[in-house]
Amino acid sequence: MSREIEKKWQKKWEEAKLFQSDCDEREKVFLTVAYPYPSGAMHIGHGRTYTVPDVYARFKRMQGKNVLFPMGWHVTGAPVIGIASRIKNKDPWTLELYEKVHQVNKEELSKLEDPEYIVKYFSNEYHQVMSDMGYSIDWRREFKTTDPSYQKFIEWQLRKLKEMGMVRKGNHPVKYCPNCDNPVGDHDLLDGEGVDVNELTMLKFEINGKYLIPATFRPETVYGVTNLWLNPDVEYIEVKNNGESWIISEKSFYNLSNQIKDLNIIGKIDPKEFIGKFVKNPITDKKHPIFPASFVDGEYGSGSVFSVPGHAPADYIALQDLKNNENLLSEYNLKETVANIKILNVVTLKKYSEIPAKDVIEKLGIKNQEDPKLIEATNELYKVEHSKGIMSPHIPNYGGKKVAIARDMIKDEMINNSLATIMYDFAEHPVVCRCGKRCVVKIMDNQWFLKYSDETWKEKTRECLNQENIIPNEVKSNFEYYIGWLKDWACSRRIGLGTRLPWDKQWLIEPLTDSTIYMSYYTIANYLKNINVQDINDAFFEKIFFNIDSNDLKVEKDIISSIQKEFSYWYPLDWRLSAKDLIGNHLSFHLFHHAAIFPKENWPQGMVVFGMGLLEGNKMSSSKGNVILLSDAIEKYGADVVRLFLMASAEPWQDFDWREKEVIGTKRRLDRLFEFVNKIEDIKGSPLDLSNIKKVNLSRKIDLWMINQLNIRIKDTTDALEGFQTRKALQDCLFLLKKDIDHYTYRVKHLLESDNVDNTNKNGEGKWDEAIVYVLSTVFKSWIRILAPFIPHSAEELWSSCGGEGYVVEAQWPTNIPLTYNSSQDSNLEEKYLSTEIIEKSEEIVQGIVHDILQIKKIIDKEHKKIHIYLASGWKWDLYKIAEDIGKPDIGQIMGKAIGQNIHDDKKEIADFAKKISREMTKTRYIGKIDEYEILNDGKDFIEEEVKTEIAIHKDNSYDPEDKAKNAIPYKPAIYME
RNA sequence: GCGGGGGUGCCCGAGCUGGUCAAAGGGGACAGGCUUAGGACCUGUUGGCACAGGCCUACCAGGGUUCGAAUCCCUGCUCCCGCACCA
Repeated sequence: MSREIEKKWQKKWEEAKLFQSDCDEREKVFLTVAYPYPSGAMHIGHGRTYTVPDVYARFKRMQGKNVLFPMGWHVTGAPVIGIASRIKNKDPWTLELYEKVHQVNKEELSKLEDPEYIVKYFSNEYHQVMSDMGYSIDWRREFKTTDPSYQKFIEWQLRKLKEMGMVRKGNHPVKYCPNCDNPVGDHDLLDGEGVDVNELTMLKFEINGKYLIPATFRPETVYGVTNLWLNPDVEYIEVKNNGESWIISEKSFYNLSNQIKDLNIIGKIDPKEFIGKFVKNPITDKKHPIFPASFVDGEYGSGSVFSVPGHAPADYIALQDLKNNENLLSEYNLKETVANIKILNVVTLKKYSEIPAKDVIEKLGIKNQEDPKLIEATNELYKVEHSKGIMSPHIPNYGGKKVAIARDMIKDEMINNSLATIMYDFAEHPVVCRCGKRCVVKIMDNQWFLKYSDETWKEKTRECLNQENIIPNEVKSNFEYYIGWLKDWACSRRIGLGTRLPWDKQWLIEPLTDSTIYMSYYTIANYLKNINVQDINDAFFEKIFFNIDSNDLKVEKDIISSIQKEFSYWYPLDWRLSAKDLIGNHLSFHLFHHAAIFPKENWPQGMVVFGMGLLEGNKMSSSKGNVILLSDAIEKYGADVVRLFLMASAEPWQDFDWREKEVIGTKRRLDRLFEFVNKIEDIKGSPLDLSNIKKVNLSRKIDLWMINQLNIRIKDTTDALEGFQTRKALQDCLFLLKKDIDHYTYRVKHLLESDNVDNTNKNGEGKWDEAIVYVLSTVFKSWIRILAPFIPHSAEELWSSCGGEGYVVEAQWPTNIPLTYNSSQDSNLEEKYLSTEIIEKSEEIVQGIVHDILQIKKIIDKEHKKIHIYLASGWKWDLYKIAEDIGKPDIGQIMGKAIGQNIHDDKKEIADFAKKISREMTKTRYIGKIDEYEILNDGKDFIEEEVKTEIAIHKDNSYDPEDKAKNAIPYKPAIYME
């Protein structure tokens, strides 16, 4: 298969407009995949994502369905803004990424300084590669999310949600770079990728009308404070907030000033002057001394720490250090104060003492506050106290409550009484922006939120989920979890490409929010291209989607009605395909918004979730350069090989692994398909003509077997594809069917080779056995169609070269081929031989006999002049039936019944055989009595050929010199080798 | 931490509504065939022991249910993934 041939068919399909779908009388199938965000070149991971729906679309078309498979470009969002500016700034890492990995040539590279150009460039690239892959997309409906009419659609949607009360205003903390003056995502970071933002409570400890405001994860430990820590080597400042004076570290101001408005620096503070003084506990009013500590990080929180030595290992060990540090004690004159410190208990914990911090310190053998194991100790105690701790009984109001509950109650109480405030900080430092400056946590105010926390909305969304097919079913519980967990979603952004919030133009609509119900947009996108944007208004969408009339409608009536018709034909969406990692956001949002906006009858019907891609066992990643571009793969192997590999190596929801070696193997397998045609033509002695296969009545069991296998494979493949199991489908229709064909040709080889076959039939046409030609041609005709969704170009080429009618793309999906049996003896017997079970069992018996004989031959190394085969006598069948009815290998019960029914005279023989059958029955499937004599006679030529010895099949034991006949079991005749 | 999903033969990976499972398919390895001995292709072998079509040991570990478990239940160990303002 050359690329030229693939291109030839792509051109023909396009010219014939095969994939342009409009509403008609047929049943429809509408499926969409998440549209790509084109900020880089398409790699093989994307290839899998988009090939799955294409295969399914092609499969459904062949089943006679009207299939809509559209594509668009999600160009809204912030990443390209950063990329563009990095290219403009000649950032070497970015330049290399785009030049080497995304293979943008030098000339184009400089143009990528413009974010709009980036998405334009790569959406063109995507379009081209998708065409090269042969995707059956209706390109008339292609759009970008920045198209004016799409923006109208988004504005309408947001206004509608706002009217429904699903939008609110609020504040939100984000990772932020003060230098770039922008929020930053993980991909914008030089350092600190994946670092969490934590919420801390800052407690106000009063001292001389000013406040030290140590921040903590554990506000409930305020009851166990013994002292405060300041680091004498850190620089502190005084700041004013709402008339209050706070003392914080200079470094923490950088972060805090982004969270708390009107934070003004008053001046520097010398921490040494505070050491030894006393502060007032905001909740207990106790006085606590301030001590020096080196472990206090000026960059974290507000640069001071309150000490709870009973429950914080760091505090405990710092206190010990201080006690032993004569220099410090005398420098600040603290000896007496320190000696008077009494460690307090706050939380009761089973298996721990009154002072859990001490237990942990001793367990881990921590020596001083510089010990790196201190972090481990802190984490361990933090976890245990949070999950298992109970507030000790002496704590007022909260004693006996679980720590996890009391913590929030205490925090809220203090905040409500202005004794504390919330701040955010990174879990780890530093977090560095790509520009080189440190990031902070900034509180974005006047943000807009979608109220996913709304219980009524959640409930409706669950209802929407429950009426859907989810593939694979296991991820359904994931959806349930996420729907429950989702909080309000900040849906507005400062930067990026996108649509502005219609009622607050300073904000852009966030890209996950503008892609929730766009599937509906596809159904009408082709019409909107011919409508004046000014005429597209809310009234228009309300009319199209809900048939609500309005005076504001500006579009002509008949145009409206044809658009309406198109929408109501295609909607609801039958399948939504997307990646696994989007379950928690995009796919859930998709459910939320459909549930809110559309009536039940237009709720989506199904979702398929994709796994990830690996490259030779490693995670694929463009930014790390570990990818193969799809265009390169097509160039090297051809689109069909790439498609076939991607579909065969894993089910869509599993991770697939692109292994060069196996890709090459796939290519070879495809080549063999072409060779198969030559083989048939060779046997036939003339070119294959699929439109004109000569029907032949079959009389050999093996011919029936082959057709029967074909039917099984067709059914299994069809069932697998209905459930998007592309891998299983290919196992059945490519690998296993190939094996069947190999088996068949092997099985009939004596009919093709031997001289006693008449090379010409009575009409003088055809070279060999007509039945074989019929069987192989029939198999091939189905085979090529069933493979067409996977390897459309090759299938088309073979189809046309073998006389197939029209395009194979449009051919009918193969279905069951009825079996007819041409029995020479008795036409009434027909039915008896045509069940799948009997056909399969017949072949099993023949193969079993050959196998057993060969095995025996191997064991006893001597010449045989004849092999005798004895069949199980009637009473054995009766006994087998009895055993089967009983259903388990209960020898006593089997014998009892057998003797009761008097099936055989010799009771000892019954006993022996009952033992045998009870073992055998667990290994063999019972399908009723069959005519073994006929079956073996039919396969006699083959058996003799295989074992290279004459055989005799006996109906009775009149000739049985070594008394072997008694070994015969139903489905397993006895063998005597003479 | 919360939530989800796994652990199968040299490797990947099916099976997992209990018996037809020494376990599909692919890759690798080994042997043989073919051969312009280079690739490709074809056949066979790839847990152990037997040597009249058989037996034993096996599907993370341990326990249980059952006539019977890779498959069902419990316990332990262990691995992977998602946890947001980002597509």
